Amino acid sequence: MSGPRSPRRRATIHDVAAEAGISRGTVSRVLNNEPYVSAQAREAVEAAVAKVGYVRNAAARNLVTQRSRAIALIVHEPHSVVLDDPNIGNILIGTNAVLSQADHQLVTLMIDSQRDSDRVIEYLRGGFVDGAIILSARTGDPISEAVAELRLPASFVGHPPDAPDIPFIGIDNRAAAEAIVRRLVGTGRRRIGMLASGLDRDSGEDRLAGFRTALGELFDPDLVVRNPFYSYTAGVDGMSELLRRDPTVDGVFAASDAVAAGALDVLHRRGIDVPGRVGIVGFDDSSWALRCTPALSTVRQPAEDLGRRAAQQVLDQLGGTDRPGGVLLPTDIMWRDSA
Amino acid sequence: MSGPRSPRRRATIHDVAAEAGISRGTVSRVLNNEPYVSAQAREAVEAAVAKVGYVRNAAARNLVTQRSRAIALIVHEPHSVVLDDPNIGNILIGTNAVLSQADHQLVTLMIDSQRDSDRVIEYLRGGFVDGAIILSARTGDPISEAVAELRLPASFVGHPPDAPDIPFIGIDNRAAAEAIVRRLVGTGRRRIGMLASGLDRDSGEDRLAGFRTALGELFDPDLVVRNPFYSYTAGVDGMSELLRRDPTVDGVFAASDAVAAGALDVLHRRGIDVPGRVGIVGFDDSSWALRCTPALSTVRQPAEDLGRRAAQQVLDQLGGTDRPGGVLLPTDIMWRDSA
DNA sequence: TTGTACGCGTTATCAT
DNA sequence: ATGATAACGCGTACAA
Repeated sequence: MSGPRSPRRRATIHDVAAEAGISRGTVSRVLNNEPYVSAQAREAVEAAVAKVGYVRNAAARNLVTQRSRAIALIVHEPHSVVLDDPNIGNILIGTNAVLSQADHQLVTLMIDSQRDSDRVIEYLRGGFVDGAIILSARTGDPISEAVAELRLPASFVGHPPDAPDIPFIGIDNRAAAEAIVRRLVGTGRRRIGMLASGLDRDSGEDRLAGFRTALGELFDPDLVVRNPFYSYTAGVDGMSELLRRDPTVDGVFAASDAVAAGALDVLHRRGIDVPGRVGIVGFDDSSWALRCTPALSTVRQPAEDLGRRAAQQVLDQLGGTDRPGGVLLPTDIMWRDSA
Repeated sequence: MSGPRSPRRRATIHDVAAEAGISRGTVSRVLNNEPYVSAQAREAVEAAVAKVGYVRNAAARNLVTQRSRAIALIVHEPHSVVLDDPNIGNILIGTNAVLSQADHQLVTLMIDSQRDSDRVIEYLRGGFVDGAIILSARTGDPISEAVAELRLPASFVGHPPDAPDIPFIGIDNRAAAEAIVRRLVGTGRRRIGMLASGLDRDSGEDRLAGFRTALGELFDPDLVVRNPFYSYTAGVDGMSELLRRDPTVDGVFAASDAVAAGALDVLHRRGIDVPGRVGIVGFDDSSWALRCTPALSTVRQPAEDLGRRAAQQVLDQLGGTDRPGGVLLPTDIMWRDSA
C-alpha cells in the first residue's frame, strides 16, 4: 500500500513539458506565476505536474537565480547555554515571524566547536543562504570575519561589533543597568553588590559599567562577584561568595534573571528576607522573573522585537536598501516585589 | 580600510583555472582532494584560489552531485513551547555532534503556523537537505506525509508514527511511567493523582496509560487532571484543580518536570509538606528537577542520546544501509527527595 | 502568447 | 596526470 519503494528519478520540467505537450519555457512561466500564459496552457501544466509528480529542484533554481530565499540564524554559544538563555527563544520567534511573512526560510545554525565554526562558514560561503543574523558574536569572531569578507547581508543582535558601520540591533545595556540600579538605590540600600556575568561580551561589560555609574560613591569593587555564565548556578555560587565577602549586603544586582533566581534561592535557604533585608533586581524579564518568589524586579529586554528588527535589517539589505547602522531598542523596568 | 564595497562577481573555477593556467577539471580535482594530481598543479591551484578569492558555489555543486550535505531538524511546536522544553536542547546537542562528525550541516527548522509548515515542505522538496529528523510529530502531520511522499531519509524522535515500518527513536513512555508510579505507590500513597499533558501525542497518552496500569485498583479517573501543555503553568493550574477535586491526595505523578515544578510551588504556597504529606514525581530529569526543593524524583530521559541515534539513523539511510525500524531507548529512575 | 537556446558553476566521463 | 566536454535542472532573453 505504500507505493513503489525504488527511488525513481525525480520528474523535471522537461517531463512536465513533454506530458503537457508544450515547451519548457512555458512550463517555467506557469510555475512562477508569470503573466502571458494562456489559461489553457496553465491547466495543461497543472495537470501534468500532478500526473508526473513534479517538484522543483532548488539547487538548479538557486544556481540560476543566485538566491536561496533562506536566512541563517547563527547561534554562537556552547549548546548547553542555549537552552538556558530565555532570550534566544523569543528572538527566534520574532525572526521567524518576519521572515515567514516575507516568504523566507529561517535556518538555525549552531556552533559548538571549532569544527562547527568552520563548517558553518563553508555553509555561508556556499550560498545556501542569502543573509545571516548573528547572535552574541564575540570580538574577533571567525564568523563575523567571514560574513564581512563575503559581504553577506547580515545583522548582529545583542552585540555592536567592532566595525562601527555594520548593522546591528541591541539594547543599551549600560543605560538599562544604570536605571534599575538607581531605582534599587532609591529604596535606601547602601551595601549593593553585583553578580556579574558574560564579561567577555559587551552585554556583561556594559551592565557592570552601568552598575558602577549608578552607584557612584557607593561603589565597592569588593562587592562585584564575577562568573562567566548567565546561569542559575552562577547565581547560587555568586550569592554565597558575596555573603562571604560581606554579610551586611542589603542589595543585589544580578546580571540576569537566571542569576537572580539562583541568588534568591541562597537567600531563602539562609532565611534572609527578600525584600526585607536584601533587595534584589535582575535583567531580562524572562520566564524566571515571575516564577521567583517574590516576583523579580527586572529590566524588560524586548527579545522578540530584537529578532524582528534583525530580520528586517537583513531583508532590507537584500532589497537593496542601504545598509542600516546600529539600532538600540529602549528597555523598560518591570518593578515587582523583590526590591 | 574595509576594502571595496562593490559586490564584485564571485570568482569561479573558471577564473581559478585561467589564473593557474590549467584546466577546470584539474582545479576541481584539487578542490576535492582527489588523487592523480601533481604536486605542482596542486600548488598552482592553491595560489590561484587565494589570489582570486575563490569560494565554491554550493548550488552548482548540489545540482550535479544531487546532495547538499545538510540535514534538517524539524521542530514542530508552537515556538513558545520550544524554549520551555528541556529535552529539545539536549536532542539538538546530540544530533549536531553526530552530524558534525560526519561533516554534515544541521539546519533547524521550526514550524509555528500553517504558513511555516507549507514553506518547510517546499524547503524539503527543494532538495535543500538530504534528510530530516522530525521532533514530536503528531499523527496526520503534513510534514510526516511530505517526508513519506518524498521518500526523504528521515527519523522521527519521540514519536512512533502511524506507519509501522518507518524509522524512529524514542523511549518507552508507558513502561517508564509505570515504573516510577509503582515506586511512588511503594512509598505508601493511596490517593495518587496525575497531571497529564501532551495527550495529543503518544508521549502523553502513554504516560497516562502507564500511570493507570501501575495504579490498578487504586486508579481513580477523577484524579487525572488534563492540560494540553507540558508547562510550569500547567502544573500550577493542574495542582490547584487536583486539590479542589480531592484535598486528601497524597501522591502526584506530573507528566513532566516543568509540570511538577508548578505543582510543587502550589503545594509550598499552601503549606503542604513534600514529601511528608504529598509525594510527587516528574518526568524528564531536566534542569528543573534539581532546581526544585525538594529535589525531584523523576524519570531520566536520554535526550542527547535520542538525538545522536536519530542522526545516525538518517546517516545510515544516506549510506544505503537498509531503513532501520523503530528503536526504544531505556530510561532510568532518578529517585531523589520529592517522594 | 509561446518556443528556442544559452548560461548559471560544478562534477564526471572519456580521451589523451 | 590532464584537458575537453557533456550533463545537472532551471530561468530568461530573444525571436517568432
